[in-house]
Order: sequence, then C-alpha cells, then structure tokens
Amino acid sequence: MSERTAVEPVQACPIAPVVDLVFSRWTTPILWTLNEYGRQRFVELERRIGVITPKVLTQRLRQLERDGLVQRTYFPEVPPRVEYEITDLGRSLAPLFHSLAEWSPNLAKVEESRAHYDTHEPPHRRP
Amino acid sequence: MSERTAVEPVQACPIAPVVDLVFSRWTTPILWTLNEYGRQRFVELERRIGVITPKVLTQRLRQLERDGLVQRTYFPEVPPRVEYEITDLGRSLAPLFHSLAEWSPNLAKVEESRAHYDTHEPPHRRP
DNA sequence: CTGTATCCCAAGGGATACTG
DNA sequence: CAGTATCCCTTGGGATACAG
Repeated sequence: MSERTAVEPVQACPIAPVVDLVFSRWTTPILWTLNEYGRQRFVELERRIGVITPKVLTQRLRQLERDGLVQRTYFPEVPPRVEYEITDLGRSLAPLFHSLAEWSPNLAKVEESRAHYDTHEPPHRRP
Repeated sequence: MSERTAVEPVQACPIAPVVDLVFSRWTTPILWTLNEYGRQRFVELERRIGVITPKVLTQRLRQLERDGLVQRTYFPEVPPRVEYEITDLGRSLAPLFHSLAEWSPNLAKVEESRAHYDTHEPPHRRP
C-alpha cells in the first residue's frame, strides 16, 4: 500500500498522566491546603476548602492516600481523631504549584482576550 | 459574641483559576500538540490527538481561542483551510509543562504506593 | 476540509440524612 | 468527630449524521 499517514497519530501528550494525577477535581485545593496549613483534621480541611461535601472529601482523600500524596493517621480516642498530612512525595509537587502561582498574573491577559473576543466580530465562522 | 471560627474558611486555593484554565479536559493535549508540532490544520490536530471527536475539538479550540492561548487563521479557499497556532501567551505555559514533565519520574512512586495500598490491610476504617 | 446539529448516556458531584 | 449511605441530577463527552 501507499504511505497512508503523513501525520502519525499521537496517543496522548507525555504529561497527561501527571495532569490526571494532580489536577483531577478537588485534588489541587486539598493538596494546597495541606501544604499551606500543615497537618490537620478532617473537619479543618472541610472548613478551609469551604464548599466540599464530606462524601467527596473522603473520596478524594482516599485517592490521595492511595497515590501516596497524603498520609492519614488515626487516633483511637473518643471522639475519634484523624489527621491528614501531605507526604514528601506530595511536597515534591510544591515547585509545580509555584510555577502555577507564578503564571497567575497572566490571567489578566486571558481576561482581556475574553473581553475582546466577546465584544468583536468573530473571524470567519459558518452561518 | 465569641470568636467563632479558629479556622477561617478559605474559598479556594490561589492557583485554582490557572488550573481551571490550563488543565480542563483536552486542553493539555491540544496545547502540547500545538506547542510541539507548531501551526497545523484542524484535521492534523484531530489525527495527532487521536481519540477526540470533531465536536469536542471544536469546542475546546474555541475556548482556547477566546482565552487567547490559541490563534485561529481562516483561509478562504476551496476546500477551506484553517490553521491553528499557539500564541505567545500559550507558549508562556511551556515552563509549566516542563515542570510537569520533570515530575513524571515520580509516577513510579505513585504506582508503588498504589500497589502497597491495594495489597495491605488498611489502617482503621469504619466496618 | 472544517466544522454543526442531535441524540444519548454514564459518571461524578451535590444534598441530605444517618451511624460508630 | 469522622465519616457512610442514598438519591438525584446536571454536565460533558461519544456516536452519528450532515452541511458549506
């Protein structure tokens, strides 16, 4: 047969797995809070994040625990106490978060672009 | 009244807006492909990304265009030609992607952690 | 080629209530 | 306090067909 594809399909970009791990829903605020405020209890996390429900917070914490980014410690007291802490592996994401934060000022340009896009005639688009 | 909250609620972590912008579904592979292979046509993007449907690709490209991360250029020919290119603003994300890629080797540790988690008795958990 | 238009569907998240 | 258990419901993505 002839050369079929001048363009070879690329399954996924190489950073996709990391993105899935670190930037799936709720993981960023959780990790950021744990990194910022240190070891804390379930209810503290819940309050700091503000809008998350306990069900979802539990789900995410379990996932992060399984992934080795968060350490869970149980104290058999009454009332029960559980503390969550970011691990060394989790902390190794700090430079990444730092990069994110450093890019933040560019959000202003994004806002500009959106405003321009929304107020001008679009380039050619189908009727 | 008394001091109510020793723990102040935090709406969201400061990097959340950037995360929403850059790491929403499909945006990473699209930006990465544009950054890696340069200016290209719709169908090239479609093939390189591999599994995305035209509907979703269009949606994402429009969003990225509005956000100022991607530039769309229309050529009134027959058949029609449209080329997409990453903008300077989009390219300014490259260091971020680089940080991601640098962290990738740690995925092995994540895998280890998962394997350990799945094969061992969990710490205290409700019956 | 470059998209649009529909229909559909599951998956995940919110709300709420409850337990050890 | 630290979760579980249900129910519900939106949202977004896949499949498909079609148009300029």
